[in-house]
Amino acid sequence: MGKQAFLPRQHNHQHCVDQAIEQARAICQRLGSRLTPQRQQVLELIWQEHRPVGAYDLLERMREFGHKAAPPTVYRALEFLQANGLIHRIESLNAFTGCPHPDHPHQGQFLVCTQCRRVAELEMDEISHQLDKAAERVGFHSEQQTIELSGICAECQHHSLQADHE
Amino acid sequence: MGKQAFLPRQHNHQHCVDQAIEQARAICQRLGSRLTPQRQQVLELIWQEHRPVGAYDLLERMREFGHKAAPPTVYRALEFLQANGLIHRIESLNAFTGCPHPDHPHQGQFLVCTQCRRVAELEMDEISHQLDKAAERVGFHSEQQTIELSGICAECQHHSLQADHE
DNA sequence: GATAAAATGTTATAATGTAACGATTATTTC
DNA sequence: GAAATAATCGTTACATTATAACATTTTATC
Repeated sequence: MGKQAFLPRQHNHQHCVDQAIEQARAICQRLGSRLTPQRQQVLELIWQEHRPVGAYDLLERMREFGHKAAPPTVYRALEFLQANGLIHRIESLNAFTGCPHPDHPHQGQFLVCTQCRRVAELEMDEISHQLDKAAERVGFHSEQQTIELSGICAECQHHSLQADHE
Repeated sequence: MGKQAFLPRQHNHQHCVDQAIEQARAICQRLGSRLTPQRQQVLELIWQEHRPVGAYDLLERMREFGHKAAPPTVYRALEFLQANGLIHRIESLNAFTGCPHPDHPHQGQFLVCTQCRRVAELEMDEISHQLDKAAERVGFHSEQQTIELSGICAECQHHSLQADHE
């Protein structure tokens, strides 16, 4: 979880997952909210991928792990994780992705590669503020921003073979 | 369709609809695409409201007008209207809204009032370019932006009674 | 340990969106 | 204008995403 927007395709991914869980634990402790085993599992499943995952994909994977879960189970966990700033919802995909810097409340901008389907999160407070200010100028008080750019990531531009989904 | 972001709640709304249809006709002529009666009806139904309308709402209204339409009918019309720049999809609402300046290709920013559910479209090319440039700096080539701010519009801030949905 | 609050299980259903294929209508070409 | 082609539309069925409602279990609090 370094400075790069998209991580290299090959990296120690278990490290990402572990670190995300570790951070989540700390954050929930601080917020006084409970990272139950189920919620943690959903977070782990989301972090297994550096790309957004749909609720029903998660559901299926939970079932593979023996949990005979129903949709509300997943949606409740997702709601909790979002409320605690641990994941983001990508509106243009109806899917969820792990937040790489959940330690502080923030408002990200998401780059969604249409080829490999990975997502990177930027945090450009300057742009975020500009948008809010522009809204205020027309009397609109902004409470939440949804900023998603879809396009082609650097690796896919270079490879430009067919999508290498793994 | 003036300079204001949100129009006053009371205004000659039929004028908006008529103007939108008139513009649509001109644009389709120029683009060589066919604004069939069905497509026009969907556009009109969308413009009846200054707030986003869901596909199934449109479907229901078409049925009220005697068209025994099925979902694909509406979705096809929506797809056409979007492709021709006449409407926008609001991702955070799964709904559609008329584009107030469809004469040129552009990339809008949407202000969505959570109280009255109206939407205003801004067109701040500067911010749009900044976002694209920031993405390019991390090697991402942006092709489409989704920018939606949800919050409270000026009128709702002032009235601040309960939501006045009509 | 009793009580209240939070989290989870369970069933059913709502809301949104698309695939596939045939029928019709418009456009082009001869 | 008739035949061929392309675009649009009708229709059925189904896929995907999300939530309501209520029962049960677990956890925290007193």
